[in-house]
Amino acid sequence: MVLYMTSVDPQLLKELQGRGLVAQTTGGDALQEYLSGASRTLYSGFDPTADSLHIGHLVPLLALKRFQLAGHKPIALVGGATGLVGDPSFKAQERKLNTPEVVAEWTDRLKQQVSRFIDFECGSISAEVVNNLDWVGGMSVLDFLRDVGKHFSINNMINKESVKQRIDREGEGLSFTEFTYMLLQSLDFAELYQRHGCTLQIGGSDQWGNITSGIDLTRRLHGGQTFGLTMPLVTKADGTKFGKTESGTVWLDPAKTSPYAFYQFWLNTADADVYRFLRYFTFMSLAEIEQVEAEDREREGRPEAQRRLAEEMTRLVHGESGLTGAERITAALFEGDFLALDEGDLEQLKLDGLPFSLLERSALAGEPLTQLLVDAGMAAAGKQVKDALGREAVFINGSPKSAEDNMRVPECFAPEQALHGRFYICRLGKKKYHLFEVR
RNA sequence: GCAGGGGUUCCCGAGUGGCCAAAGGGAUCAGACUGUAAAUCUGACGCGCAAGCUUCGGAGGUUCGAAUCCUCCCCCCUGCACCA
Repeated sequence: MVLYMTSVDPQLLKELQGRGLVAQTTGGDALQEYLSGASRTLYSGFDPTADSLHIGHLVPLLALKRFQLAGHKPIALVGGATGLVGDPSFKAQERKLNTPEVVAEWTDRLKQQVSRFIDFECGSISAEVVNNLDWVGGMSVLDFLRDVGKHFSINNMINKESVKQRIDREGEGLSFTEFTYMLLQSLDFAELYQRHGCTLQIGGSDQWGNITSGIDLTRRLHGGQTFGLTMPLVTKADGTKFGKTESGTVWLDPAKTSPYAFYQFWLNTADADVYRFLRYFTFMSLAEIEQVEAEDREREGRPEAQRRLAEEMTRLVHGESGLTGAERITAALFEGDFLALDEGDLEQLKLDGLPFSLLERSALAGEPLTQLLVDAGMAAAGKQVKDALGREAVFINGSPKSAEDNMRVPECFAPEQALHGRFYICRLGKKKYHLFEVR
C-alpha cells in the first residue's frame, strides 16, 4: 500500500526560491511544512484574453508542472468567466470587453494549450483543467451579491495596491465591472477548495491581492485554511517589456509564433538576463545552470547560455521536432553558406518555419521592392526598407541591393540568380531572413 | 443634470491662427562597433519608390490659411447634485 503513496519532494519550496521564482507567500514557514507534509492540490488561473497563451504565461504554467513533478496535483483554471470581466490589477486603463462567443472560443484553445504542459495520466496527482464559467455562469446576481459580495469590504479593496494607481490616476477610471474581478477570482479559489480540495493558489506577483482575498473568502465561506504563492513578473535588465519583439508578442501557438522565431527570441536574450531566465524557465538543475555560467565566464566571447536557453525552451514548448527545425534554419542562415544548400534543404527550411512567400514572376514588374518586403512582413513600413537599402543592408541571395534597385524588382529576382531555379533568400539587416519562391 | 478640467502621431508629452507631419523623451527599425549580446555613436520613425496623400476625439463653420478660433455631438476625469 505504502508503495503507491505519492511521495512529495520536501525541497520544492527551497528549489523554487533558489530559482528566484518566489515573490511572496502566505503563511511563512507554515507553507513549507504544509507542502512537505503530503501531496496537495494547487491551482493557477489563465484568462482568455487572446487566442493563445504567450511566454509571459510560462512562469506560472511551468510552476504547475514543477509542483506536479514534486508530487502535488495541479489544476489549471481557464477563466471563461473572469475573461469576460477583465482583471484590472496593475493595468493602466480599462480594457475593452470581448464578446462571449470570442471568449468561449479562446477558452477552448487555452484549455488545449495548457494541457500540453501538465500530466493527466499519473494517478492521484493527475492534472485537471477547469473553467470558472461552470460555477459562475449559472449564478444569479443576488446570490453573488449576498453570498460573495457580503464578505468584501470596499474600504479594503480600494486600498489594494493593484487598483490604487487606477483610482489615484488622473484621467483613468475603474469600472464596477473590473472592480468586481477580485470577487470572481476569490470565488474561484473557494469553489476549487470545495470541489477539489485545492488549498494553494499560485500566480504572478500582480495576483497577490486577488490571491489573498481568495484565501480570506475561502476561510469565511468554508472555514478552510489555504495558501498563496506568487512568482515575480519577468523583467529585463534594460527595463523594456519582456516577451515582445518587433513583430509583437511571442506566443506559444506555433501558428502565431513559429518555433524558429521562438528559438530566435530566446537566443537573443541579453547576457544580463540569461542566467536568471535559465532559472525561471528551464528545468535544468541549479547546479547545471551554475556550471554553464562558470564556463561562460571562463571563455572569451560569446556565452553558451543563450543557446542552451533557446534549446530548452523550444523543446519544452514545441517538442523535439520543433527544436530540430529551428536549429536547422538557424544553422543554415547564421552559420553556414545558404547559397550552398540543396533543393531539399530549402524545402525543409520552408517546412521548418522560415518565413516564406510565394511570388508570381509575372507580378514582379512594376512593384517596388519596399512594397514587396513589407508585404512579406520583413518590415513594418516602406521607409524602413528604404533606409536599409540606403545602407546596403538588403541582400537577395547574397548580393546587396541599393536604393536604385527599388524599382528593379524583376532584376533583383532574375532567374539566373535563383537557387535551384526558384528560391531567393532575402536578408534585411543582420537578423531578418525571408525565403521567396518565384514561379 | 450642473460646474470645472481634458481627449495630439505606438506610449508619455509639448504645441493655442501661418515657420506643424507637429518639440522632447521612451519604445521600435537600420548602420558602425561586437558575440545574431550590452553600452555608445549615427540615421530612420503618419502613408507612399516618387509625385503626392492623409492626420491632432467626431461632424460642421469662420478664415487666403486651423491641432490651434466658433457651434453641435461623443468619450474620459474631478467636484456637487440626484439616488422617494
